[in-house]
Amino acid sequence: MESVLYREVFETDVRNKEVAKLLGDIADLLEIKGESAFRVGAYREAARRIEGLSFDVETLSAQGRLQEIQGVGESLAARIDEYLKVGRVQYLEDLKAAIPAGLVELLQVPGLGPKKVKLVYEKLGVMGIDDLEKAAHEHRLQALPGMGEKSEDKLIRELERWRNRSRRLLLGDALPRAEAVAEMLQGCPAARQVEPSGSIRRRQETIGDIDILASSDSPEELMACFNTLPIVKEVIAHGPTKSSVLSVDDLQIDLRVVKPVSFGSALQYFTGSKNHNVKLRELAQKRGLKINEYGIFEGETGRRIGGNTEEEIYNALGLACMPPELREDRGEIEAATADRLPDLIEMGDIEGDLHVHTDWSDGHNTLEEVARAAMAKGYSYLAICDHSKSLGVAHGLSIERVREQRQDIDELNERLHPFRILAGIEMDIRADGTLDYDDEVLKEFDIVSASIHFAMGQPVDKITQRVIAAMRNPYVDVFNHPTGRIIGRRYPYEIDLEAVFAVAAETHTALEINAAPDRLDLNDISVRRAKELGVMIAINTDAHAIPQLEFMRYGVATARRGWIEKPDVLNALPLPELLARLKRSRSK
DNA sequence: GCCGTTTTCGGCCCGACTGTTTTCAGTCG
Repeated sequence: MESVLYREVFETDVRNKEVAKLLGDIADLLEIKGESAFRVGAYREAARRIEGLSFDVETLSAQGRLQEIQGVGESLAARIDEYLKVGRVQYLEDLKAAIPAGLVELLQVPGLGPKKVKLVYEKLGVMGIDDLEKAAHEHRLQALPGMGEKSEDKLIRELERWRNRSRRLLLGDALPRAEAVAEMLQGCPAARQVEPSGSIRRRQETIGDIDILASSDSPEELMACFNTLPIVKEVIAHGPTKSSVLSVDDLQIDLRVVKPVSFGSALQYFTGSKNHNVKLRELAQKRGLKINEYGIFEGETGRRIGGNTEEEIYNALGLACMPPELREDRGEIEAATADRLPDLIEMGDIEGDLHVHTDWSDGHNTLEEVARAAMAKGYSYLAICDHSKSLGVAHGLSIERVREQRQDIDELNERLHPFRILAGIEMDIRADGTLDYDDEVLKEFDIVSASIHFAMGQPVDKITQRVIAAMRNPYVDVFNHPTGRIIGRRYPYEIDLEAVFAVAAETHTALEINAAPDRLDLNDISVRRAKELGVMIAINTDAHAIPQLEFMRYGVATARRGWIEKPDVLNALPLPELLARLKRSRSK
């Protein structure tokens, strides 16, 4: 882990993630050591809280306010302070010295928990994956208490799977697959309601496995139908109400079946998140109620008081039912208690897409094709933002080409009226903070958005100042994909988002949620912070081909996870209001 | 290790499935 001594300023997100990882590492080791599950849980809970924080843990530490974070008490605050000051925590170093590093990895193998890891370590001297595999093949595991031949065989299979495990799926890959499986299930005669649940329903940006909930009057029949779907390669586990299979493309799909009367409570339960549900159950407990996947019950009498729908569960606790995207235990239960849940942006609120490419630069379709596709989606406007000249690899437009494209746009607008194509540009912010065209050219556009595509390795101060300079330009309306991350492939560049948000709010520059499934940039946590600071959001697909206009749903999902409401979104404005909002109009 | 309309100690969500057990522990979500 990189030490604080080497870098002076960090982007909030990265810094918080470091601290979260630190606490998570401690939790793993404590778990193997056999510490109280509650102590372990406390570290995990704090780690999760800090990762979900929308402000900088380092600032809190400096102000001595760490204990204001839920789940952080005296001793955790001390550990965090120590890490931020010294760059390491002695407590963790001691744990590491006592416990082989390979054991932590073992925890990730499905079916292996802390107890078994401890067992194989102490009895067989297993220090890591390789040791364990060897012990299993030599049938040395069978002799251990609580282990047998079947456990050993299962473990061998799991180890093999784990070695070839695929990374987490992007929401954009997982959601369509889940919807396809749900549709197939709906074709089983025994199926009643079918709904993807779990992290997919919450629209998390990446997904581990696909969870589907169904209701049926004869669950076993539906289960049998599921297990024999053509996409099923292997049945991992199955009982009368729950089944896990491996699909032909190596995804784990879990199906849970309940009676129709319990569908609502089961859907609530299997949508999670885990922490949201824990909180909800605690709340129920305090009110003498009990929630499980079959309904909500009076604690004393056991009488069932609801559960046919999700609303019944929440309402029984005096809460309004809340959208799945909010259910992360990031304050939504408190908000519901105070009757202050946000009224989240919806797909139907989107009036247009403000970042789309055509074959004038690196897009695949013509101006007219893209415009007609946007019209078919029910949009009332579309901003064409092809690349500016710096981006040679993407056929960035020279000033002459920009003016030619403008003529085409004007002609097309006459034909497509009242639909409106906005002449825009995706303007590269050059390494020195200057822009590709000067203001005399910029003012010819209807809308200008700015992006960073190179010199991403600059130090945090430089890159932040570069972006701030662009946002201060009187014609730059939007800053695109603000962190530059590509999920699973490229880390965000180091940028001080707090500073960017402040200037964005001050200069009325909107920040993008780039809806491409491998970007989702800004992410949910950052976008929520941006909103808190009064920043306007634009949700754009950055489509380079017509089918990619469909990415809008992932951008809207991310916005919803960030508590964004319709008035926060630039492209939820009708055309006249949108035009009035842009800087060129403001300055008049 | 945290926390408090059950408050400074004694709790901390709940059920399904598996494999080992003959009543349950471990793991998972």
